[in-house]
Amino acid sequence: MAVKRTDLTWGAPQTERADAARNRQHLIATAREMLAEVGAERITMDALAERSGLGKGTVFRRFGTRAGIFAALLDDGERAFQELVLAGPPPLGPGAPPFDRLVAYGQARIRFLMEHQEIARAALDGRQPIPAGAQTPLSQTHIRMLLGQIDLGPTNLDLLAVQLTGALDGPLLLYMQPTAEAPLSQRVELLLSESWHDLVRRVCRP
Amino acid sequence: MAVKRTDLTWGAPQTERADAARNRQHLIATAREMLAEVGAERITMDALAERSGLGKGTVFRRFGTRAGIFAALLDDGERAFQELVLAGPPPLGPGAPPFDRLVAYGQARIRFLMEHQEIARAALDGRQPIPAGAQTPLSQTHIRMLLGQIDLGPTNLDLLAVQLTGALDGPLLLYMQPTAEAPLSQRVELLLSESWHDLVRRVCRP
DNA sequence: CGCCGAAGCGGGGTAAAGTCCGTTTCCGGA
DNA sequence: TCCGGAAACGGACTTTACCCCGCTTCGGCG
Repeated sequence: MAVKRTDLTWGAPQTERADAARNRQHLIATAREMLAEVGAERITMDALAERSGLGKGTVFRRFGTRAGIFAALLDDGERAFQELVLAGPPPLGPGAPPFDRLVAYGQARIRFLMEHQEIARAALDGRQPIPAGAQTPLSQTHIRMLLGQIDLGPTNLDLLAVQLTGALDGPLLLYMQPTAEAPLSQRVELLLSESWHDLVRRVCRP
Repeated sequence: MAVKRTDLTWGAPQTERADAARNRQHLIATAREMLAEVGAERITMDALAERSGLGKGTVFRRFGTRAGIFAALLDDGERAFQELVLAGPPPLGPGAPPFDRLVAYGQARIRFLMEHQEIARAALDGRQPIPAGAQTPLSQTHIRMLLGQIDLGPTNLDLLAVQLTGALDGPLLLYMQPTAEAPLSQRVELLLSESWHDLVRRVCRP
């Protein structure tokens, strides 16, 4: 009904008309500006449309929903991250033992989520159709792949990967949100990273 | 700004005027009816107010936000669950070894989340102020407590509890949502339960 | 180069969330 | 029992996400 595109991620599809692509870029850029100026909370679709000199309809066509904008923003920022994971230097990139890569991946993802927490949370959409950002596929499949390279005995690796992804995302997406009193310090990042290391060590030891 | 009450959970506060309490009950009951009839997706605040014969202002004062209603519904349903956990028969309730209780708790929570997934997801609110349901405190503190009774060596048990909670909630709240094609079968529950067992075994073994 | 169908655009329209404030109800104390 | 102020109520009002559909623009093709 509401969804016309079958495109899984509301990111850029295969072929997009030149004007459409231009507008998408422009909208993302404008959204970034507004994000810096007033915060995710106060970005309205009308304001975004007006500020970028486009029609409201255009905004919705490009991103489908308010959360979609933030998903796009996240996706955009994630491209660099993904690059590092797939082709960067070890231990995050290929070349290191899978266990070390797993630890490094989690720590990198925690950092990424902390840096983009505002966007990531805004990309969350309790309503039905769209998963919590284009992010998850990467996390899950990557973790899944690394698990496959570690000898874990008989285990459902797919589900283990999902659970570990939850252990990574849950804290920052669901449970810990910054408030005026407790603004999610760097210390939290450090603690979460250590804890992830510990968790993975426990899960993977023979 | 928007929040006047400092009350952590948007559930019933310590002392509530008789009419207020009555209305809360009535609203929750009405919400349950509508839930059964049209599904969470289609419950609107206006309709809820009208159907229960109350003003819209009342609905918002009681629950703060649309998501708040579902949080209240969840909270309500969780009371029985909590009872089982705190005082029911082992291994879920007290009396069994902590490891077994941990396994049982996770499996019970998975079942609970599957049964209430629609509500739980609707209680999710990407916007700032309120955490993802009054649920989490229970999970986290309970898991935390059980971990404390297991000898795990030097570890940050608080964070481990948060991560395990994420491993429990993440799959059902963030990643797996029922669609028309794949309606989240009982099989999923079974697999998740097994996987949880496996995860906990890995985490807790010496 | 000009045609034409598809894709994209714009902005007014709708419905639902959330706010405000004057009025009403509760209830502890005198 | 009656009073006063705090709490709760209601519903009109405002804001915002999201839809619709006539019009414009793009870009492949003859």
